[in-house]
Amino acid sequence: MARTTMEDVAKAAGVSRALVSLAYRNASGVSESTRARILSTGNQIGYVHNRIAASLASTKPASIGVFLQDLHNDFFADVYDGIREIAEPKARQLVLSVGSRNHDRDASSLGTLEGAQVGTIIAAGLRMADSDALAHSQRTPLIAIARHIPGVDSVYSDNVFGGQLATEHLLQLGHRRIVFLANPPTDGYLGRREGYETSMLEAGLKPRVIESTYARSDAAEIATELLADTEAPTAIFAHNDQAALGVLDALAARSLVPGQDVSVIGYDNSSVSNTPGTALTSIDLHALELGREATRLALRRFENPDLEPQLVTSTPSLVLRATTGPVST
Amino acid sequence: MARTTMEDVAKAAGVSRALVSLAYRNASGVSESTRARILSTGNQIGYVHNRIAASLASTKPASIGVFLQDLHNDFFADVYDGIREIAEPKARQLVLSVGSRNHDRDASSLGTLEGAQVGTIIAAGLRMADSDALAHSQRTPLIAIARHIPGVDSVYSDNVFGGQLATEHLLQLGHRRIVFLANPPTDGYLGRREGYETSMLEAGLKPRVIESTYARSDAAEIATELLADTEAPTAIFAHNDQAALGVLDALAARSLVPGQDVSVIGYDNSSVSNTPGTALTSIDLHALELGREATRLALRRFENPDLEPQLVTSTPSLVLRATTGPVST
DNA sequence: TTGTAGGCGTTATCAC
DNA sequence: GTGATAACGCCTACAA
Repeated sequence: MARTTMEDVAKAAGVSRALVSLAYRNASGVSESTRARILSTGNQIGYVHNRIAASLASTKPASIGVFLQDLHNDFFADVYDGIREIAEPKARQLVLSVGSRNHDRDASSLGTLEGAQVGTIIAAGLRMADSDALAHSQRTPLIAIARHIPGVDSVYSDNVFGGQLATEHLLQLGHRRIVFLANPPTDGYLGRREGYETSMLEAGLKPRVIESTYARSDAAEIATELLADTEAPTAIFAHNDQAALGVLDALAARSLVPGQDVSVIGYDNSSVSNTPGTALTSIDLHALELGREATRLALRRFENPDLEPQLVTSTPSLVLRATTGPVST
Repeated sequence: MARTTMEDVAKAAGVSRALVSLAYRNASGVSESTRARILSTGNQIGYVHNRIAASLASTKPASIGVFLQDLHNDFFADVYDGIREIAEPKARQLVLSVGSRNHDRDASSLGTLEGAQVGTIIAAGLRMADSDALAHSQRTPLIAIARHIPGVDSVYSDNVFGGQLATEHLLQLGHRRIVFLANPPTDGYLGRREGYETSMLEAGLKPRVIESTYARSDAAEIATELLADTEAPTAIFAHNDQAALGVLDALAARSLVPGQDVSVIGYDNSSVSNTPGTALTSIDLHALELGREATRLALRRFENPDLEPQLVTSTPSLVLRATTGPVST
């Protein structure tokens, strides 16, 4: 059976095909009553608006591409909620693309979105160099979330400040041997590390940075080694909540109590960090708001593609929970 | 500037447009060397294969639609991983659609996928009546995950068995006042409740079912009321992990220790349940495998659309953690 | 391998 | 509001 088309709807409703088209786009030029009639008869004969054909024929792209690094990280779910909240009322279709475990494939994820002819791409957690992202944005406008890419629309969260916030919180609790579990250096969130180092140096302490990944298990392994050390840290600052959970795993395995024996602070304030029993102290990125702002930027760029690169800055805040406490004597 | 098309690539590479088309679909009829040459020149002049146009022109749909109920629930992320694992090597593009907070909109989520002209839809966590899902599957083949819809391809997990598994675990620990925090009756996962009731009746006990939602906060509220009761339950079986977390929230607020003061068991064995400190006892649905099987069904249906409705059954298992323990005297 | 003709289901435009 | 026609960028089929 051939798919039912607008032609069929037009015949069934006794109107022209052009009118059906207008009705389904709820464009002006159709009276509300006939619009309703058309849609209902379309519904009856089982017609669904073919977005593929529509998108091909339309001169201007209508959809927004969304890249999310990882579906297992609640932070990105929050971001998505924020995006949807703004995009939906504007009838902008969202096309999703999810990152893979290995960084290199983020580029092909963006390629998928380009292939879907999205007008703009909102990218949360993109793991590629600034220069590559910039190159991509030349083809399809990009909007970076939680990161500032020069020349690219960015909804930035002040990572340096966040890094300082976390570090100074630990310093005030009396910690001196504070380790930073760093994110991979490719990902553009280097500010967190910078903030950590700045605060440590200002306090006259020597920073100790150990590189980790996004995998919780990797963080757990590293933490296990750290804790076995004679110079074991009294506090660990993880580059994100996922990694912090890994650290907590390691503590649990040694029956150490977070916040008492060792302090742990994460970054993102994702929902898991608020799990009862976990109660992870974290830096709140305000993910929802980041998503909203990015979408507002995207809409603005639809209207005016030649706008200067936009920059929105958001300031993270400290969320105190149970995993940080005074240094144990 | 007009988008670069296959025409441009053909000119630049000095070949015919038809050959470029074959090259990008990596179909046969192009030698490996010229294929490589075409792709590289295409890359140089900034061409991206327009999937929209391709999909419109192609007679057979190539993409798989994926509906995920909730990005905040890690279970669905696991399912997605399983889907991708199978779909990617087959070069099947995945089109995602995420459910909204209110159930009624699941239908329109499916509509979005149909509009994208997917050949098949894998739906995880669909909240609609069997009859509605069946009607939908008439238009675009549907594959239901973790649920059996008569007449629709289903990768089913034995919910009745899972419900019994959870209940009997609690019974063996000596619990008698066991409450089931039920899922909304519309969602097709009623087997969990049925299993609970069966096991309770077999043990000569009176089932006590209280209806809840998918929201963690709702579960927390209900649990708070329950615990204040004079006939407070000694164990609570929640219809999924999200709801179980809500129960744990309620316990934490009253400084009750899960597994000691009150036992709590969830359902899904999502990654959060494995969070250190949470350690939620749960029923494992084997999400990853569910996703894999669903995708295998989808591929099979692409090959043979007239297949009888397929049914794959998977058996859940109990994962013991810290939130269940012997009834306190 | 090439070239060409035809079509996929819409949108865009214009005269009516 | 109606028709009719020309795109949109690609796939399909076929003849060369």
